[in-house]
Amino acid sequence: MNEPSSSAKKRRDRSSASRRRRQILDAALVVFLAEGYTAARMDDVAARAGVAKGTIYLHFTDKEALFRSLIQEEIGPVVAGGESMAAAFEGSTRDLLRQLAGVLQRQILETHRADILRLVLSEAPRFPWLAEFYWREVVSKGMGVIRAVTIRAVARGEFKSDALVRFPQVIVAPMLVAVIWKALFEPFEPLDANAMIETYLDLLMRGLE
Amino acid sequence: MNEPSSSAKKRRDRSSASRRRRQILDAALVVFLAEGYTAARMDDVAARAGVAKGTIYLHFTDKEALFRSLIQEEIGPVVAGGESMAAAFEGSTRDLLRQLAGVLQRQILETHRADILRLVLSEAPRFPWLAEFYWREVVSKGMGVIRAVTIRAVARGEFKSDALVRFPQVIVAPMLVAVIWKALFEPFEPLDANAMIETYLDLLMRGLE
Amino acid sequence: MNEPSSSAKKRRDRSSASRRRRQILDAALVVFLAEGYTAARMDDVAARAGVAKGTIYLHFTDKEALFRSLIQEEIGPVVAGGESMAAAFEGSTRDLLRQLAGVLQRQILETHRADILRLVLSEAPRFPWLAEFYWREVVSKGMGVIRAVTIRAVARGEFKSDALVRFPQVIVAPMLVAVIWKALFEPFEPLDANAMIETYLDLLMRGLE
Amino acid sequence: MNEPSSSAKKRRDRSSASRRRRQILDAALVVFLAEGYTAARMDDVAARAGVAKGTIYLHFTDKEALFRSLIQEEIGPVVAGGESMAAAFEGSTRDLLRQLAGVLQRQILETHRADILRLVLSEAPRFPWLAEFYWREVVSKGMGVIRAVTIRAVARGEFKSDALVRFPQVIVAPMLVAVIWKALFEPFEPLDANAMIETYLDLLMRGLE
DNA sequence: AATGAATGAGGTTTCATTCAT
DNA sequence: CATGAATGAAACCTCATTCAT
Repeated sequence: MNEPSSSAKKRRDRSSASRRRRQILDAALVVFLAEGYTAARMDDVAARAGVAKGTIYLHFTDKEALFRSLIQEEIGPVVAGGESMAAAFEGSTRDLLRQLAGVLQRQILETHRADILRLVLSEAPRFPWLAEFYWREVVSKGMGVIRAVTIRAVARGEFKSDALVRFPQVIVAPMLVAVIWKALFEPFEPLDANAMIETYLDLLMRGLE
Repeated sequence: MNEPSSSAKKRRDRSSASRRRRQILDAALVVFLAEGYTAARMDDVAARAGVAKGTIYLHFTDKEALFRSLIQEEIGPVVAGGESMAAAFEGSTRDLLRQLAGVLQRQILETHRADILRLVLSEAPRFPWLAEFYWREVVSKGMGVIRAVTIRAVARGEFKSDALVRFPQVIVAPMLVAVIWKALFEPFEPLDANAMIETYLDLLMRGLE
Repeated sequence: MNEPSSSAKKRRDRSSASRRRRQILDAALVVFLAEGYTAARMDDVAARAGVAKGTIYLHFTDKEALFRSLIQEEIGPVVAGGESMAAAFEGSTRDLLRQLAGVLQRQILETHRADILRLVLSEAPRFPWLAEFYWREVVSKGMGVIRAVTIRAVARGEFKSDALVRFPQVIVAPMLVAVIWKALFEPFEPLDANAMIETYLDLLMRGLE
Repeated sequence: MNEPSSSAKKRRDRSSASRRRRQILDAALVVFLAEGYTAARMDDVAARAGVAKGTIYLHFTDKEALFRSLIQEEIGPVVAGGESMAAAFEGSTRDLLRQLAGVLQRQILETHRADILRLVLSEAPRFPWLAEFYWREVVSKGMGVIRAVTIRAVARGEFKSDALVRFPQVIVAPMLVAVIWKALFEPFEPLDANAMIETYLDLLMRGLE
């Protein structure tokens, strides 16, 4: 048994393998975003990841599996964070919604996840599992949190209108606008997304209360 | 060489040619939407249009030219309509905005143009001219109308806040949400887009006035 | 309707299409024989057929479909010929078997079909349908004819031994040897296949009668 | 650097090395037979041999060298055995041929070597050295033995016909049939190879004498 | 010696585009 | 004008071989 200790080797292998995996996923996100799923070339993903073409296939079955992993592993626990924050929150609903919006901004607008969202918007029609997955993991949960919060606010008399109970989508609308604007129109007219969202929330609160 | 009278023939040809063109554009929209630009196959466009593959190339230089024509010819004069309506309008700004929203709903949500919008969202990163064109022809004009209307409303004292002057995007946010929701999540949870938009405008107005 | 008569066009198309098909099948047979199914490159088939790579796929779904067509369409009605000949034959069984052997020689040894047989021998382990198909279409029928003929010969008292009833394979054994010898060992020592087969039959008859 | 005594180590290494070699050759035979040379994957050979892919390359230069070794080392001394048996034999030629056939059955039909033969049949067109090697080591020697035996038998007046002198291939024909039948058609109709060969030899002898 | 992650040439297949009819 | 068979560049994926550990 004159080998390096097996555990050390395993650990190194593991970390090296997952580093490669990450390199490839990062590269894939960039390339898929720039080109779209179909036009993206595995060659380009490989080149950007700094690996050979074949290496990708050591980590992912095929192009679609790479895409799927990308989506599933990048979405992560944003919403869960929102759920527990809403449960634990002590102040006014107005403040809670502001906090939630802040979380979204930091967790989505300012990360990869905004890009993932755009990928989902673009590719969902071609991948039935994609819309389904995003609905299940993100959209339905997010809508649920907002509904719960606003139902409570109405019950407490904080909100006069039940608009957000019926249309929780309304809350995230400007977020969506911001994501798309940044991607398409920023070069023509920059947008201060944070300011827009804050302004929007102010209007909304005033309308609701 | 017994041909029909030349003028009759020309007329028939002209109309038959533009009918063909329209068939092809209609087919292309459907196929591009379902598959995305890259994955869409000219074969499928031809089949759906009921013409031979070669025929497409009698009307459009290549696949991208077909796409470009699709975008340019489908966008049409929605915004122009909005501009003149705003100029001519006599009532309150609240009513004007409602009217404009109604126009948008009828002219976009309930037509092809919602699909065009989704195509733009999906394909813009790959076609620099596309974002630029959409910005120039649609977005900047739309933002301009909203800004003009709200500036006037603020000047007249109808609106206390200048929020919409700084962020006219806010007005169209629910529209965007509706378009995307319909395309991706309708099977999971149907959305009454009209009701949502109306509710949204109500809230906003209350917040603004 | 100033077109060439539709039926003429159809006929030309049909014949041109099937000429292409034949070119490709002929080329495929040569390439598959020389390289084996897996090592054969579609590029080589195309080059030898004098068509572009893509053209093959207008006529055959994929490489395996090309192979399948090759097998199925080249095997044809040899055996059927044998069956009717055996039924109609008036002379001695000795003469009948000689005649049948002559047919085999001319229909197999001296045609493509010998090559097809070698393809079957080589590729059958990889393609379950292949052994099954060859068994059903060729081997079982051939064995059936030989059995029928020899059963009759035994009943008539022409043959004393029922060896061929139990092992009809014996009749075709030298055929198989000839096919393989020609393909592998001819350069080292030429073989007069016809003479061998005749000699073989003589020995056998003498042994049987 | 505390190593076991160098001689002990060498011996163990040697035997372990040749055990490895054998494992790999055995695995390669199975995989090459099932898939054919080209379609066989070194990965599969390694997996079946229970070694890592790289290990194969410690024992064989490349895939073809592995194949070559397989052929050369498995063919061994069957024919040589036949030669000496023929030289030493004291009885009738009829008995000698029977004995030889028995040896072939036991040494070929019932071992690996039948599989090797099928590999040769399948792969010879691609590997010029293969047909040449098999000719030199097996076929020409075998033909030589049969010729010598039958020339003697004719000279002694045991055989009236010189058929086997001119076509010694005839003797092995049913053997070949048996090998191929077992591989391809056994599932559809089982064949008692030994009985067939015995029956065949009986017929042949009667025809020859 | 042994390992197996990494490489990249090469194979199959697709599809935008052309052109003879 | 219209057709659709033909083309061939380019994409995905495999697998023999290498080499750092």
